[in-house]
Amino acid sequence: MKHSEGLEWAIHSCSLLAALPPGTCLPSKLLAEFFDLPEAYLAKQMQKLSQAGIVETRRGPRGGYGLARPSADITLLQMVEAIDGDAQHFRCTEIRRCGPTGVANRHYTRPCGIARSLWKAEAAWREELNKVNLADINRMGQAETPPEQIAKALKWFQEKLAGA
Amino acid sequence: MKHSEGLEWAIHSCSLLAALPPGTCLPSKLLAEFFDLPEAYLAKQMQKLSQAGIVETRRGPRGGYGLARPSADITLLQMVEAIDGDAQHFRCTEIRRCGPTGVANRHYTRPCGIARSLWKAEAAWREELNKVNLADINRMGQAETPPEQIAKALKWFQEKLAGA
DNA sequence: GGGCATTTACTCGGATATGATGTGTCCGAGTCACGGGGG
DNA sequence: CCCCCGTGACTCGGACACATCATATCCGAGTAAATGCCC
Repeated sequence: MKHSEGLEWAIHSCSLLAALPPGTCLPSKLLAEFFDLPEAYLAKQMQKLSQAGIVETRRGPRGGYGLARPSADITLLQMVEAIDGDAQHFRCTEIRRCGPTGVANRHYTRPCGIARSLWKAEAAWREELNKVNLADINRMGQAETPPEQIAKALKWFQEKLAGA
Repeated sequence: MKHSEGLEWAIHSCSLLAALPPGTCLPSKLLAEFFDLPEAYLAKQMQKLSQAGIVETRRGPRGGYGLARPSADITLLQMVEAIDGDAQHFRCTEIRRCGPTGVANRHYTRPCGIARSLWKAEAAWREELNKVNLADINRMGQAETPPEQIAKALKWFQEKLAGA
């Protein structure tokens, strides 16, 4: 019961794309270098985001990944589900119906209380994630990032994108 | 990002113990037969519950597992954490500090907004699980279980416990 | 008949295999930019 | 000088190994009951 390692990378990458001018494309090579991450595996995460329709891809020179929608239209839940899957965390196998005391299926009308309780908690979790969008995350990031780093990052991207 | 298979078994087992007279001890063999589950692996789940202090064990003949506390004092969250662990689902590795644009650690005061948002959702999930206790689950179970099964189960346990 | 030591059967607990899933990597398909040649 | 075509380099995407953790199982340690023996 834990999130995959790449989730953090994917969200930070999206946040970075949201912070740059709209329409900016960043290749996985630059993203990986910026965060000091393994390029190939980060690309796999971006691929998942692409399949989920969160980012768009451009191949060839000057290509890369860019947000497919305005950052306000991308929720945290969508990113989490893109990386970790959108399946229910709890899978009820209805063991109450099994064993020597089980009775015919038609006698069970609704999911058992255990499943309902766990699913309710999951719903609360999803709801909380759905309240936050990428624009919010970007705002928080801008506010809490040290000014020194913002200046450094801006300069770094200018050099990298111009020099290419 | 999913719960382990044994979580369902563990909770159902606890619910069953809560439904029987207080102080009842059930060995893993009976539990496994009742739910039609592999005995050895179910025992492993019960072991986790025991280590978490949710159930008590008695070895030897007439031994087994029994609730360590009144069912109203055992929350769903405690059972889930006993089986799946109580670690945070999201582990922030602070990649924002890495890479060529990172600055000295002292400039970062609080966790980044991404981690805070994910942790907040986790907190909502835990809170929801903490609202439900084993007595609630037992009540729901009593209400939704077909009367035929309740009668069958009662008879089954009487025979098994008496015949032993 | 009562009490005690011994045996016996039963139970949990941790150490031990196996399989699935997440982690990490690589190379080919596709695409755009650039450069050279022709009009 | 402008346009077009061929070339080349760059990028993503899925196929391919590896590691880790969940799944599944087994046998030994420990315990309480039952038994048989002695008083």
